[in-house]
This record gives sequence, C-alpha cells and structure tokens, in this order.
Amino acid sequence: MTAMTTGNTSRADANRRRILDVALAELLRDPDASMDQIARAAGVVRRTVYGHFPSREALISTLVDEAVQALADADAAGRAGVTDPAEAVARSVLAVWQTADRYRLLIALAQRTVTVQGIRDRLAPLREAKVRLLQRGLDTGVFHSPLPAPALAYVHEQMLFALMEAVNDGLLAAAQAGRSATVAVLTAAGVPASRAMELVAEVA
Amino acid sequence: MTAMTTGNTSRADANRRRILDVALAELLRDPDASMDQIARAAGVVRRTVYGHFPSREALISTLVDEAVQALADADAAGRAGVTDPAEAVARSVLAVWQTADRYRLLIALAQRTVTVQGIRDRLAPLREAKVRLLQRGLDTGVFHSPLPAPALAYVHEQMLFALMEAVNDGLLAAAQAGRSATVAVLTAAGVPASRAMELVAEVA
DNA sequence: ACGGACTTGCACAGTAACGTGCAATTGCAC
DNA sequence: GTGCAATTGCACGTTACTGTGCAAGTCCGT
Repeated sequence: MTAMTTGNTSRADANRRRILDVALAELLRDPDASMDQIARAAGVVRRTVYGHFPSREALISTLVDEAVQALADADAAGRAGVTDPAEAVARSVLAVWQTADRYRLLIALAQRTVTVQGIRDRLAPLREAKVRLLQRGLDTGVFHSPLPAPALAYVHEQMLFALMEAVNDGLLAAAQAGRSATVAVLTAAGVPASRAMELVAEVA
Repeated sequence: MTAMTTGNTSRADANRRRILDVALAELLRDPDASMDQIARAAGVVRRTVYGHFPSREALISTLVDEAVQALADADAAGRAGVTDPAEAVARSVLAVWQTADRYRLLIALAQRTVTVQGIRDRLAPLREAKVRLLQRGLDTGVFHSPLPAPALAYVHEQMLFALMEAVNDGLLAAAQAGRSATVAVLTAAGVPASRAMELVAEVA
C-alpha cells in the first residue's frame, strides 16, 4: 500500500488501466460483479483494486465517465460540419456504433449500481444535442413522427440497445449491423426507407 | 405458520393477492427491493410472505408468469381474426400498451433477479408469434426494413419500453401515448407515416 | 544489488439480506 | 363464542460483500 498516490509509475498505471478494462468486461456480463470478481479477472488481488480506487462506486464512476466521453467524442467527430439532419443522424449512429461496448455498459448500469438519474445527468448534454438535431429535422420536414423530439431521442437510444442485443444473439450479422441500425433509426424517424438506404450508402 | 397449504381460506388468498400486487409496485420502483420492503409495503410481516412463497425467487417467478400471461392475453385478444399484418401490429400494440405496468416489470427484472435468459424463455412464444407476423408483413411488402424479422421484433419491444419511459418522464402525453406509440412502431417497420396514422385512426 | 514504489495475503469489523423455527396471538367462519 | 388457520414477533444461523490495517513480499529503475 502506502503511496500509489503519485500515479506516475508505469507499472501502477498499467494495472489501473487493466483493472478498468477488465471491470468493463465483467460489469457487462454481470452488472453486480463484486470487487473480488473484478480483481481476480484482472489478475490482481482485491486489496490492490482498493489501492487504485477508494470504493466500488469510484471505480464505476470512472468507467461511466470514460464511456460518456467516448460516446460524445464519437458523436461529435462523426457529424462535424454536417448540416442535413438526416445525414447527421446517419453519421452519428454509424460513429456511435463503434463504441458499442461502452454504450452497453451505460444501459446495464442504468438500472443498478448507479442511479438512473445519475446516468441521465451525465448523458444530458449528449441527449440535448440529439434532441435539437431531431427537432430541426422535424421542423424542416426531413423527419416525420407523431412523437415529440425528446421522446424520439429516447426511442433512438433504445433502438441502438435492441440492435446490439440482436447482434449478440446472432439475429443480425455483425458486419452489416451498423448500416442496418442506421437505416432502422432513420426509418423510425420517418425517413422513407429508400432515402435512408441512399444516405447510408453514400455516407458509409 | 403450520399449514397455509390448504390455500382455500379467503383471508390467506386475499393476503397472497395483495402481496403480489404490492410486490409488483415495489419491484417496479426498485428491482432490488428486499422481502422486508415488500412485506412492509403490503402491511404484513416478512415471515408471512415466506408463508405464501417459499423464496424470493418463487415470488418473482409468479409475478413474471402473471405478467407474461397478461401480455399474451392482451396480444391475442387485440388482434384476433385480423389478417392484415399492419393492422394486426397496430391492434397488438394498442392492446399491449394497456398492460404497461406489467410489461415494465419484465424489463426491470430482465437485467436483475431473473436471468435474461429466463425472461427470454418465457417470452419466447409471444415473440415467435410476433416474428411470424413481421415476417409476413415483410414478405407481402407491407413492411420495409433492412432488418430481419427477429431483429425487428427486438426493436419493437425496446421501443415500447422507451416510450413508457418517455411517458413517465413527462415527455409524452399519457392520453395520446398509446396511439403515438403505435404509429411509431409501424413507422419503424417501414410503413409510411400517412398510412400508419390512417390505420391507427380507424382501429382506435 | 538496493531502495522505494507497488503488490500480496490475511485478518477484521460492519452491514445487509435470506431462509427457518417456534411460541404466542389474532381474527374469520361456522 | 369458539376453534383452527393464518399471522405475528423474535431469535437464530448462514452467506456474501464492502472497506481497512498491516506486515511481508515482489518487481523495476538506477
């Protein structure tokens, strides 16, 4: 024990990183995974994990922060400079799809260790951006839906989760999943199937 | 304790029923609600709950069975004798929406006490019927989607959950929610928005 | 090969839940 | 009104997990 507070030694850093990575995988399998399960899976003793993170909550919180960051980065990078709402959604979904694992972690934890409200708070900026995008699409007639933009944003989030599950269960070929998911999301927003496919073809 | 095995006394039956109802409400709020929380909420002592259900798992299992049954009944009754796939989906969604609470319980428990596989197993018959319905719609050109029918079935399930959340969060007016949800689901299946609205108008 | 950062192993206290046994009590039904 | 099922109250034993303390070991750079 003693220090580890310096946080500059490569060995400690590597361990910390590995613990986070393994924790992600374990929590994905079982959102209630104990510190001991996580530690063992990381090839480390439980006591060591407490050397890097003061509590279970701190560990998970770090993971959530990283996940949100990865999503935000993917989303922003994916649709930078795109003005057409439909194309923006298409690029956003394709980009976010790459971070599938981390997205799933959020979903998994949303109803467990972390309060739902906690997750929502951290995702708020990301969601608000999406709501504005959807609203713009509805206003300009690119999207058509009886749902208000905020509800549509919920639907989009859940659709992505459903499609990730479908891939896990072998109902959807992983190779084409990203493109299929994008078409599905656009379709749900009221974009005609033909136009959605066109868009995806030219974007991907 | 002693008996309670006769199960014919009205007092015991009423208690058992109330315990189940209250347990549903408590588990909806907190999927990890303890037996003590449930018992207290039902105005009963923990020990009494164990008089009716041998274990926590047995209690929850009963609840899940009832939920699946309610869903299946609503689904079947809703679309009995309807041949057009789009209309069948519309009627099914509108009917299932009525059992929202029980549907939400399944979702809440799906990632907790009960194994995901356990839930899937019990929902299998219901889902297979839906898959066949969707497949028929895809084959006849009523539906359009790059997703195979089984994946589309997943998407529909998750959409309903997302929309229930939206209602809870005040993003969607409860009065119109059922109809909006139905249009959204049909739209996600590739039915043009105009046709979807027509259908819902004549069915509801 | 030496020193300090990092890790291990073990032990401990605290907490929370489950499932059970049994004597005492309550309250319907007849 | 009384009898018997049902409920209560309480006390156990068990299990599992969190968070901490500390001494002994291990590994790496220098």
